[in-house]
Amino acid sequence: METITLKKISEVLGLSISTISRALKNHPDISENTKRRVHELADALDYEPNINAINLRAKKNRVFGLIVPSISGFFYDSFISAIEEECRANAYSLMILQSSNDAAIEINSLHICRQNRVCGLFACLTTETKSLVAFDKFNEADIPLVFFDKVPEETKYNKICIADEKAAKQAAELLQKNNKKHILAIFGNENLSITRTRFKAFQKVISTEKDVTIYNEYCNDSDIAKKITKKHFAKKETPAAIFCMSDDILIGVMKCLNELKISIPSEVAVIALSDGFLPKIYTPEITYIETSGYKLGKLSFTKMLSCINGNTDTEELFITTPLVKGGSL
Amino acid sequence: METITLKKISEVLGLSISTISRALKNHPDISENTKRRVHELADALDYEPNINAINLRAKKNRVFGLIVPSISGFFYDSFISAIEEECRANAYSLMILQSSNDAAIEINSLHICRQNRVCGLFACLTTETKSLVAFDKFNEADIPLVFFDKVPEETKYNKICIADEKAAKQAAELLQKNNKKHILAIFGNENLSITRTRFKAFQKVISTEKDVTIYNEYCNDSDIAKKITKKHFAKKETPAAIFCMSDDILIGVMKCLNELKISIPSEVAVIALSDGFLPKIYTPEITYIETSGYKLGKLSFTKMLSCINGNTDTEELFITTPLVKGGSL
DNA sequence: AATAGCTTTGCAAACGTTTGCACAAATGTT
DNA sequence: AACATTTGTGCAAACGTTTGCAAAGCTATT
Repeated sequence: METITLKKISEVLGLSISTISRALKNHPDISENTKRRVHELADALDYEPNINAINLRAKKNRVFGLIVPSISGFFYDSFISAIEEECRANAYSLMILQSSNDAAIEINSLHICRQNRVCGLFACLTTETKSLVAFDKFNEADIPLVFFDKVPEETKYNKICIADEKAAKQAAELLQKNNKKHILAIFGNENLSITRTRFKAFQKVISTEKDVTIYNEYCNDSDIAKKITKKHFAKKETPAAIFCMSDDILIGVMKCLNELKISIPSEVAVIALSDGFLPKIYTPEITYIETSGYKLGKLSFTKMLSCINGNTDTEELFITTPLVKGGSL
Repeated sequence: METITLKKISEVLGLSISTISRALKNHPDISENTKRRVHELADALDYEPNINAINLRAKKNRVFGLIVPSISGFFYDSFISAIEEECRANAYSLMILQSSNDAAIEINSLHICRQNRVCGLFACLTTETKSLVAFDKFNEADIPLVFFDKVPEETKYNKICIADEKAAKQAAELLQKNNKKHILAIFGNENLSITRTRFKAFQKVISTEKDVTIYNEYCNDSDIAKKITKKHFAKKETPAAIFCMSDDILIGVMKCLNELKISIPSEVAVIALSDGFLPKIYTPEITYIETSGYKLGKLSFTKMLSCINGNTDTEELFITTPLVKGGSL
């Protein structure tokens, strides 16, 4: 079936294209009678305006780009979900690109975004990203750029983050308050700034007490977290509490504890930083500091809108990280 | 910074727009010298072609629409991930819309897709979808339409599905083989064809045996699944095996079993249909029939490409559903 | 020296909108 | 009856590309 355009409608009705255009937008210049006829025909023919033409003419798009290391997972999918909700509510569209943690793909994604003339870009850096020049082009072109989660260190960018420092501190203080003296703390990839921040904040609190034994470990996935946990429970003196920096780590730790039939919280306490989904499926539910991808998405979008509306000062914003009590501590 | 167009480049070089256009595409008509100059300047100025203009001129887009009930979850996020990978590999873009299981939002999403002149649509129906007329418009406009997961019953559509019948049958047979006589089978939303198919296939196998007691239940979320399980374990005679039609249901069931400290598989066996992530985090790992969102995405994309390439016959395709043995049966 | 055939470039139309401006017809004012 | 105003509509340009066709400047052939 041929596509319906303003021209088609104008030919059928014997009116000019401009009259059709105005009638469809209920322009006051057009008579009620004409408006009615135009609307009726447009409905009957299922007219849908061609966004490409509109964008070209207007020199602006209502599409956001979103670059994320991976769509699946507990965190980014919630983030994307939040962004999509807001896009819909504000009549924007969303173009999603996965970087797969590969700097070359990231560059490619940036090109795609620029060719599509996105009106704004949400980006989460890969662990490999060395140079930000491709991102700087967005600033030069006055396209709002909002980094989230994995963000650059420079202050000249908008950054929406988990309050990593505060979150790690909260967890540490909770362990302190519960008088846990022998602690196994498992962190993620050592190269990530997010890991370093969480690590430092955690240590800072813990180190204030003299009689605490702390074992710090790093790992990249669940399996390694599991092995690390196993190793520590093979020792004579076993941990009284385990701190998990992420969901991935929590999975490995729980797998080990369940296999060894170590009961929580009587034999060992567990606390995690988490999006919130996983802690709730365990029994007892795991106590965690919430690092919500959904909230991060909402905040990122708010910042984006303020950029679109002309707010030019860059800022770093944090989402709150409430403590959610389970039965694991 | 002003945007760079072919016109800008042509003015700087004192050539016509058409020459620039051809030079950038390495058209044989253009001299090597001119090509070199044009490419150099375009690179220096960071020229990015305007996709809107290209699409308008060409009357075609390279964007797919993807309508999904929800982005987050175990299943759809993997599906989306697979589609995005293929889009990138084939130089398409992807526009994602969440229907939130709301028929009105679904209709809205369809409009957005048509306005954006998507070159193809992947769609998963909401549980509320009554009418398919809005979808039919894609067929009328010769826009390839590929339904996945939750699909309509009519044969006139392309449908990419889990082999629901086979998967449910496999699970049932496995229970049979293991001599489970008292079975609790929990299914999802009763309105969905996917539920009905799984239900029927499951019953068909189970009903071949005379001495089997089966309790069929339906539910919409984890919490209800949990309550249902609890109810059945309050009875005098408790189930010997539980069949979970989906991950959501598995979560509720496991929560209940763990709270009641019912041990698996000695007191009760568990088998699920699942994407595969969840079953692996439990101890023992849950035996499941794999229903992979990722695989579904890959197959859906393949079908879409064949549609784009002119294949007009509609078909229903299935992904394989291997059995993955855990320790729960 | 005239013609034919390349090589290289430019012109102009088209894709589907929106919008400033002009204009015609109808109405109102003296 | 002449003029001013209002009301409704159309013309044409512009957004940034692509592409069929024409044409200008060559070289080669006769």
